[in-house]
Amino acid sequence: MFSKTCEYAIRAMIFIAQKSKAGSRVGIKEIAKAIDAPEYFIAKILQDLSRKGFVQSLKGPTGGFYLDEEPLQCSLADIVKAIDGDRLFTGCGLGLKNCSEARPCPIHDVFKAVRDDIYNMLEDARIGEFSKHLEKSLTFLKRK
Amino acid sequence: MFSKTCEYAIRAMIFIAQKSKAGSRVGIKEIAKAIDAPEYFIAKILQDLSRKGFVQSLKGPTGGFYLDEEPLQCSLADIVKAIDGDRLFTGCGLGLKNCSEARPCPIHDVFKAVRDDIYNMLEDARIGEFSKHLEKSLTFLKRK
DNA sequence: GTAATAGAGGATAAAAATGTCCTTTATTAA
DNA sequence: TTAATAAAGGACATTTTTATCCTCTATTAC
Repeated sequence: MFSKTCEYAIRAMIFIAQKSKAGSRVGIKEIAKAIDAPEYFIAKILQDLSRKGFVQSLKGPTGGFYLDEEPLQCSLADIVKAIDGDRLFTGCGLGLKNCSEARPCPIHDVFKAVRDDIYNMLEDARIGEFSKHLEKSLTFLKRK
Repeated sequence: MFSKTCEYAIRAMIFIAQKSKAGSRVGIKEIAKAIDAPEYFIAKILQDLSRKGFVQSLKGPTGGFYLDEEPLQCSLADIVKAIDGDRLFTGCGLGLKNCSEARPCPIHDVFKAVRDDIYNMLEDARIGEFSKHLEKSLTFLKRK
């Protein structure tokens, strides 16, 4: 559904959000461990998210990544769009560039319905809202 | 959503289905043109689908690919499973191997709902059912 | 049987995604 | 001001996906 890059991005964002609510910044090593992702790879992804304004960062000792109010309100859909583009939300299920209402592919209508479902679910899910469950260990971010 | 391989596979199957209903076999070149896919690549994919019993083939002059009754009834879900595996239908949205009801990822519940939607839609869509619209040019299989 | 045709299958190539390393720059504590 | 720390960024390596080529085998028409 999502690229691996995007999966890591979402997991990292949720983790950083939790730490940010607790008022602290997190370093890449801690993030990599917490979400069980390759350290250098997650570093690249966060660099990208940082440039795009989804996450804040500070260099040097006591530095690290954090989110302030605005990014906490961003939705999973925003992150997916930033990383994977909007192909998932607007693209044709069969990969046809010219698929449209006027010139639909065979699965166009039925596919559009689930595509919209996916979009709505991801749009409704805000990064900031996952912290409570994580905190109580009702949900998890690790691979294994 | 699907791999490119899988998109080509579905498009090819729908095209072959249409031709089969009309009683004829189709060669790889014709298929490649009709669905605007790389000829040698689609050949590989059909080889695979053929081994797995999703499509029939015959070598030599007047040979080609065709579907008989049973494959015409197969669903898009069957094809997706055969090509991409069932990750899309059963995997975690955040790529976590150990995500489960007992140990859910943050987006587990909401993701499961759309995953099920996708599965139901693909399970309901039978390869044989797309021919009429294709025939009447109400739907299309070409990229451009 | 022979020649032509068309899929099967092995091998290889190119491109994209994923993952790693190393140097530079900004920040902090002492 | 200096040393230590941590992200930024460029370069490179590996793996997976996508795409191509070539030879072999089965089938048909003659």
